[in-house]
Amino acid sequence: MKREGTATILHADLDAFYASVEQLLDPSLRGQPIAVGGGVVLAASYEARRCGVRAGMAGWAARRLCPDIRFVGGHFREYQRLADEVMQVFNDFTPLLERVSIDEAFLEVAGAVHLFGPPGRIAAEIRGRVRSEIGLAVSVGVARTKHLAKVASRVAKPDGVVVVDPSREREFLAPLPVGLIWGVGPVTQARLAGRGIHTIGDLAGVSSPILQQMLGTASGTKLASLSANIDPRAIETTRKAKSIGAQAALGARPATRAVVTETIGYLTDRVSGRLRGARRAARTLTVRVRFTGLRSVTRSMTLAAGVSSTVTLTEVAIQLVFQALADHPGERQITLLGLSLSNLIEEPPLQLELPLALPDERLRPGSTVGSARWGVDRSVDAIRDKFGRAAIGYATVVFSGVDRVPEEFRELAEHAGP
DNA sequence: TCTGGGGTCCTAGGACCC
DNA sequence: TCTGGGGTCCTAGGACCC
Repeated sequence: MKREGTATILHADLDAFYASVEQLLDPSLRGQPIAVGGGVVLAASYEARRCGVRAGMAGWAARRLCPDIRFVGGHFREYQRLADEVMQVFNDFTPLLERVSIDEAFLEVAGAVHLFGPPGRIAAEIRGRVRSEIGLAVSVGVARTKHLAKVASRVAKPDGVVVVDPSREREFLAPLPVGLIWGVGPVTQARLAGRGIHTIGDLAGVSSPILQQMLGTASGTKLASLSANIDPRAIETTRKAKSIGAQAALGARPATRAVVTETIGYLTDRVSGRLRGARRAARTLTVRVRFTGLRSVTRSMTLAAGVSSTVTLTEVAIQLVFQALADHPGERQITLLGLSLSNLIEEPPLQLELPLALPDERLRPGSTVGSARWGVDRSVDAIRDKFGRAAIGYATVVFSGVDRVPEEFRELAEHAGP
């Protein structure tokens, strides 16, 4: 069956990125099973993966599987630098580049074929340049849609290229496990397996209504259209963040006012700086409190106006945490606090010229700059309406010592997303 | 001996409005 | 005098991705 369109979308994905960079920087690590991280495996080399080590695994579990494994401290700034260089190489072939994370991107090369040849040749060219100029392996999938290109690059790993001819999409997909589909994780996979669906070919035999019934409307519809190779997503060269957040794992600490105040102060300080830096304000705050045993709850609140003031955000967040704690009186210890800002709006034009992002604002708790007071006061009113007048106090924005995560990693994670 | 940090998207129930 | 339907927004939780 002939399909419309040609395969001009590339998905390029660096192989075992963090681990490969470590091996690039220190030749004695090459060919060795290594992991980046400590308590948790952030990335594992292919040698370590052969023993079953996977990203996200606890450090002790990785050592049990692979006694020879070496844990290396991450050179996070190097990851960022090298990944940026790789993206520059991509950019030499097309400006239609969508960076999905630190180490992968989609490229639309339809307009590049007259300069560089067919997409398969461009893929080879890109791989060659990244290998010779930067020293890293990148796998590339080439297909008619983003979804297919992404599946193809996974099949191409490690260090390979796979081109999916538009006339042979079905036969390419049919034998592959459903887990290769973007968005199908362990839970969905298990649910499908319960109905005897293991491969994408199996999926193609199931009707959309049945899938919707099994997985919910959105997932069901999506899977049905993907297995029919319909994927309307275009390359998006710019994307605006829909939320901004931060979290801090605490080990296990008592759920006291001091711990909450200190941690939230630290988190808001980070997050609101980024918020103002992006010239945005947030209407919705969500806090996450995790207790021992990985039980976690969230509490959120939507304000009448967007807020970007550190002090206001801190006050609201602290109230929300205490609300969560009050709802769970049995929990004596907290292991993580998180803060996320969403419902992001552009800062009103009126405020753009005001020095909202200056450190001054943070250094003067309770004071606001010019007409920014307008937004802040309204929000404070909303809180007082909800929690009473006494709800609002001052927080100290000092975070003492419990932050075990390197600052560079946080910065990296902040930049890693779309 | 249960493990990091940053995100996106979806679902379900309830409040509220017309 | 207590009954319909539709839409939007908010809240809490969860799956998933890198």
